[in-house]
Amino acid sequence: MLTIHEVAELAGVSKSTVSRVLNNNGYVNEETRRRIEKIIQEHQYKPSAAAVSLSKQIGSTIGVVIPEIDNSFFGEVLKGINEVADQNGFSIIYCDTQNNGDKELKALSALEQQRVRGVIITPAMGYGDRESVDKLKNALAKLDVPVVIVDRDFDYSQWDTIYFQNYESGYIATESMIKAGNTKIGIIQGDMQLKIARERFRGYQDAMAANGLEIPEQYVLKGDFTIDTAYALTKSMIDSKELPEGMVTCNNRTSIGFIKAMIESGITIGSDIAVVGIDNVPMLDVLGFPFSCVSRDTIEMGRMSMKLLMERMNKPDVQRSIWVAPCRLELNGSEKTNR
Amino acid sequence: MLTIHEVAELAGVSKSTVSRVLNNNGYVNEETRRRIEKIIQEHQYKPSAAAVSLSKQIGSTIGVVIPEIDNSFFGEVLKGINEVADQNGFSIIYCDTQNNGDKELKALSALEQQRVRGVIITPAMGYGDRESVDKLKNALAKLDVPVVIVDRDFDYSQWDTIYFQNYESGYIATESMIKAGNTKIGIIQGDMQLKIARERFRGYQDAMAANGLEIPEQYVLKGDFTIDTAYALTKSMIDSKELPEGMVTCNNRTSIGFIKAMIESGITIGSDIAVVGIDNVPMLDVLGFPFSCVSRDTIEMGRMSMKLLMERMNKPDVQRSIWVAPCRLELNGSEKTNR
DNA sequence: TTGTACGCGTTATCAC
DNA sequence: GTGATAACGCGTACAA
Repeated sequence: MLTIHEVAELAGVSKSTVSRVLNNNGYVNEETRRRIEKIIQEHQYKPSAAAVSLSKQIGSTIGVVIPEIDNSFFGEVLKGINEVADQNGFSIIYCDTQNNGDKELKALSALEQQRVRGVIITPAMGYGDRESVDKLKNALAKLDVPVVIVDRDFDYSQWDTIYFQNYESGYIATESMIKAGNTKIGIIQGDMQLKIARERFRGYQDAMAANGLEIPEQYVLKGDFTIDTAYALTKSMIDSKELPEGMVTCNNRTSIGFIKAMIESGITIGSDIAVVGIDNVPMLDVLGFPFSCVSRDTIEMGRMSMKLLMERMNKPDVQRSIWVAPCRLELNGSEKTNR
Repeated sequence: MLTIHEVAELAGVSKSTVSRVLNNNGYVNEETRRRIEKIIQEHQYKPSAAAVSLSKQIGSTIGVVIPEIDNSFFGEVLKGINEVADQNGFSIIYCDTQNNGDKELKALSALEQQRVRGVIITPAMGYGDRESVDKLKNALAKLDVPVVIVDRDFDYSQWDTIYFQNYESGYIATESMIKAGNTKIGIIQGDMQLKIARERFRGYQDAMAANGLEIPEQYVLKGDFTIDTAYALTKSMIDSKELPEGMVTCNNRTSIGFIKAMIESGITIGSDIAVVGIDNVPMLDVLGFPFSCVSRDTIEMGRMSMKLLMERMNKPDVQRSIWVAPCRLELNGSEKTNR
């Protein structure tokens, strides 16, 4: 791997001149420019990113911190981020936190060492207690670079944020089942320590109230956004022999756990019981399985988060901006019952 | 963000001394060491990765090049890579090629600029023609760092490779349906320009032959590893009114397309027709949908690829090593028919 | 046990 | 138009 100095020697000029053609600034004779460009071409010379960022005092990598890449939601977000980053010459340093707060802090520390230009992060779960939240906030603040929070907002945050119409999605999901003729509607909550879970639940509550319906307390199940918990809760609801007419499931994992339990028990969704989930579950519509949901364009969320980050890098001082991704009701039959 | 020099000033020593405690080499007085460590602690000082790698002439990042991160297979591989990389202080620069050869070459060029320490790559598809393959090979060779090829091998490759028991998986999938009593067994091939597709097909052929069965040519469908093609092929097979007893589907996408078509047409898998896929399809067993397959431990494949890469970094000159991930037959009922 | 001086590959500020 | 030269933040012989 040759250096700018060697390129200069080959061209019979000094490295300053090579640097000029490289960065396309300053005057340089048309002929010598061509000579240098030819050599660069032939040897496929590429300036060392490390040296450039050291000299320029500014890098070209960003950090992306994600809790679980094997969740298709985050896979799609990452895809969107990658698309825009690519177009703009940024490299992505990827960190998986496995939903673990400690790993998250370590990841941020690593990104700090890498002197990334900005960070896109979906905070790990379990930031219920004030102390953990503060640790994360401090770590982010200490980075001293633009940060975009994706999907999971926390209160009193200072950073650009991109999230979903959480309240609305809870409301719409509930409402769609009411319109389909159901009245006894329950919900499997998400982790209520997270704001997104509380917002979705509030949407559910308001939709019920707006339609003059009572909330059946025994069908308000305390989930945590995982498959296993949703499965267990649904199972024991089934065991109690008394089912609601419909249920709202608060994210894709929850929907999966719920559906699994129902199928196992031979209860037909869209007939014996209705369900409308928040988040799409890609495999289901591929299989033609009836599943209505409130979905969002995740890839676009990824693209948008990278765009936000870049805007912030350009204008560090403008007010915090929040982008709320619209939700979209997709009815596929599971919002109904035949009872 | 302070520099080593400032840390040194605060401690009243020279930067060499700070460097010594940082890297834990050379003698340094116990007391001054403590003093320096305290300051490092207090200010959360972290050496700049760029400066370190420039000075040491060796970096601590690796590149991971993946064709489609929203395919759960690659999500899991990345998870495994991340796990091991994390434990060993490597940062991951992530590149998505979207199965596009040009983007792949650009990604490699970016990684070259980043002076990554090594590359783990699953080549994009479509490398059928000799020319494209050579371009990729040249790009990899020019990187001049350790490379590990994951999942998609090509002939006459010189790099460490991790792949799947492709031949065996085709054989076992076919055999399991024969054992279940089926004789007229077809297959939806993968992209036959890829070695993995050819190997899997060869396994199918041999299993049929070993059991004295003829290959029903009309049920050898020319797929390409995508959902859409598999779906279309299956549809037109259904339209022809004559179904085989069983089908082998050559990867997860193919299985999905096949299943979708079958469900749409009201044909019950595991009863009207048998199928055994190569690759697991996570959502299916969660839903309790009968689907037998030959699966592999993808996360482990990820871990292993990172381990191979590290070994190669330590011993550049030992012979090329190939790790073949074992396959595992998982029978869930879809290998049978009731006809 | 510690400090000085140089080099890593690049950009940028000056002179020329 | 071009070329020295000094940074950038760090590691490391070598000298003290």
